[in-house]
Amino acid sequence: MRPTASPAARAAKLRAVLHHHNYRYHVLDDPEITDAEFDALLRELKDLEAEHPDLRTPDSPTQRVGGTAQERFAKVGHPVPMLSLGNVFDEEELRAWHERALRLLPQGTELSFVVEPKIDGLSVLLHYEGGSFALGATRGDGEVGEDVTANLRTVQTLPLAIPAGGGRTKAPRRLVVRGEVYMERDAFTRFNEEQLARGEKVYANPRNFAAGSLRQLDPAVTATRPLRLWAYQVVVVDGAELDSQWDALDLLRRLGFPVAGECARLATLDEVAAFCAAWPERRETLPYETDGLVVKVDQRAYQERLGAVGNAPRWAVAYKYPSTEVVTKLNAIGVNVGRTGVLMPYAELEPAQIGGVVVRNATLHNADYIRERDIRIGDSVVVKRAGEVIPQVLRPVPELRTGDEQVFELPANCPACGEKVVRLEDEVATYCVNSACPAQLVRSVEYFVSRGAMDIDGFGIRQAEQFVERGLIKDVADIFSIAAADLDGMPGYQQKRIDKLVAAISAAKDRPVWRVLTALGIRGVGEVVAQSLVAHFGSIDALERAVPEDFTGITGIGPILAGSVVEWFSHPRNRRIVEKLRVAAVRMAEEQVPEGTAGPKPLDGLAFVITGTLPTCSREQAAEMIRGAGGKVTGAVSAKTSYLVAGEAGGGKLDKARKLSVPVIDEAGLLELIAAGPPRSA
DNA sequence: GATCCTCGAGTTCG
DNA sequence: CTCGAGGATC
Repeated sequence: MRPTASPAARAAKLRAVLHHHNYRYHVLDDPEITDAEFDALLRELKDLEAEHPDLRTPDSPTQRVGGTAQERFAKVGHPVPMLSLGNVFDEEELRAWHERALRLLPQGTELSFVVEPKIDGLSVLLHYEGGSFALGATRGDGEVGEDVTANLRTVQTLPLAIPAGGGRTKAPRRLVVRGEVYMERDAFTRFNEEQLARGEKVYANPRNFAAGSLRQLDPAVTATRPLRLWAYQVVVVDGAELDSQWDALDLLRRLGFPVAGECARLATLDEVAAFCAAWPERRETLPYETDGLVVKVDQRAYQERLGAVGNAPRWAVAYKYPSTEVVTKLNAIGVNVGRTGVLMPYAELEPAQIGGVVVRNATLHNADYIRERDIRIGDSVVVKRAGEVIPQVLRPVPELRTGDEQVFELPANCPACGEKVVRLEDEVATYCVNSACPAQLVRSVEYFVSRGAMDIDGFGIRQAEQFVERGLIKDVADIFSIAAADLDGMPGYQQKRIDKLVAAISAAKDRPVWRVLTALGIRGVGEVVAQSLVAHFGSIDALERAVPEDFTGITGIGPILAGSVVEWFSHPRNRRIVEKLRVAAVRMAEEQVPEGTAGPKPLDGLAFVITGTLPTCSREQAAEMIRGAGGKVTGAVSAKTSYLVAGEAGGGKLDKARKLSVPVIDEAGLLELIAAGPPRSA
């Protein structure tokens, strides 16, 4: 994000915002933004202060560890400040951290490392006197925390007396351990479901839940919460010499503390980097949430020499994974016109890295979407690209507003043709109703030639734009009158390419009728509906003559769809298109009448879904084979699906098919089915 | 009239 | 992939 304000103003703004969210998070346990968003803002401030050291103030959020201690619990001073960690986000930054550390140590020093999962929970400090649990405190602001001893006693995995669990190591006279209180994902989900059933407050995530549970004033309530503990650091110990972090973890284990099994001791930074690279897969398999890894210098002697800078130790660093949510600037809102004439606002974003790709645009769907979220032009916005691919603008960060933001309004006129737009009552969308709108024409042409419709090779949005602009295409039927001579001399079109395109267009005249019907772009008529219409009417001519009553009894076609079809054919402009297609010798009728003499087909009445990559043919070819044999091909697995045809790397559809016990077959199984027909089931 | 299911339409980047 | 509208079903 490139702030446009002066660095000083920006830093002040960031400080104020961060203070606010710090309080929400630490004191109220009710954050308004995610950790990733918070981290991003904090990072921006850190970078800014690094660039302009004079902007660093003593009260900057970068200069302290965390929130304020709450009044209602007794305050506890920590024996040593509970520090927080610096972050790195990729291997390069990890190596930079390593090199900085090496520069502070004698030439030739070789560091080894301990890597631990960074658990998303609540940091606590546990004091043991003479082998028994004496005091437990939250981190608070790093210097002073809250006494939550009574609540911590209810945590089942926390040893109240050490050694616990049959450990034979003698307990030190005094021991102070740092650990993380957390909650397993499953327990969290289960608890929230119960809360919902009781009509009580649900928690946003396991971390909030752990925090909220630990700060119950009544320990009896905490006792009902399935909290757990990982111990990961020895802060103070009497009578034991610990040479390394690994030894410390070993001591904790021997004393009966739970220590995460994923902790590893690694001899080189290369191994650390490899461990970090492999972690994203592994973290999925863990029963608890992690937001990264903690990389620590193993040798205690080097830890001491490295010391701390500000509030972060130099001997440890958090390796965090690139967030799937980032805050970036919404520079402008553009408006597209869709095939159906819908005006679609989209966000022009300050380019931002999200999950490995640079995102520049994101759809904003419609005016309601923008209004409900109060998204304004110039806002800092939260953009997500979760597990999916499509970026989404989630919400603005109103605290970062400068006052120059503009409320967005859809234009009253179509951005493409300038005609007045219409917003129908109780409809979300706003339409450009000009049937001659060039933007709609381009989109209609694009849809006509697309894979799901006429499937014309070498014809895409670029061609649609060019041909409409040159006046070659005034309606979709004109596609078939494009001749080689029209393309001659167009930049980028050599003879070979022209021949190919003209041949592809000509070949499309022989497409099955349902594709022609789909290509017309009648509202509500896609592949499946078009096929069922063709099966019933046999030809586009018959459909053109149909009245609403003719549609009754066709499964899947109700009054609305029937109305939509009849309405489409009632426009003279559309009838002209159909006539032009007929003149161009585009197929307008099924080869044989469907209820003809042809014998029953092997796949009659069966519904198929295709997923993944098939070994010898494309998905489209497989779909064609199925249709040829009388079967239906749909997009989503449901209870009505007869077979799922799965190739290499099938994803969610496979899971769903298993759940619904839909039989799964491969390409060979499909061929067999077509040859032999379905097995007669009892 | 309510509920469940299915299909269509639109979605970004490399 | 997700959302919402339309259709089927009870």
